[in-house]
Amino acid sequence: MHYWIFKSEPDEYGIDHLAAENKRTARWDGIRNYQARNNLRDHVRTGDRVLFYHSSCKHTGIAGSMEVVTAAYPDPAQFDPASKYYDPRSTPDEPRWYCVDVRLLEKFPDVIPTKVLKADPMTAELSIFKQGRLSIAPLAVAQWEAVQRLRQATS
DNA sequence: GCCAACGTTGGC
DNA sequence: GCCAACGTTGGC
Repeated sequence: MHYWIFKSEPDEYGIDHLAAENKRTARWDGIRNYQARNNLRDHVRTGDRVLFYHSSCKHTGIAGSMEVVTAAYPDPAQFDPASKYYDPRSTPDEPRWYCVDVRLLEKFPDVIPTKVLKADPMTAELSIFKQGRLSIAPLAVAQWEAVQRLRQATS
């Protein structure tokens, strides 16, 4: 099993949106960054655990955890001209962008703030802090465990 | 809303 | 294939 951190802007799609979905499951789509795409397509597997990070909002930080419930498959939005994620250069034969389905495991009692994450030596090394645009990033087991500790500390 | 960082594009 | 310009992201 692998661990990941996925970023989303909660004004667009936050943990409460996922919590409200049927079976608390939804498609994680709209990934339009090549490195994130490579992670998703080549390395994210069913059963992997994921932290849900809220970015670009008032209270940035880790809002909860999720489980990956499908293998990567072509993101349908890339073929839909009405979608903001439409990519005219992508074809069904050679899809450029991928997505997975995720299920909410737990919404944390409180979002673990970015400030707290950066203050902890383990989570300060999170790749999202070093590489701003990486919306799908790997997580070390020790980082996952550190977040579980911080989750206790802030609740 | 500002600004720094960085990924992507496009001309050469 | 380089690199400058541009656009977007994201924390503050």
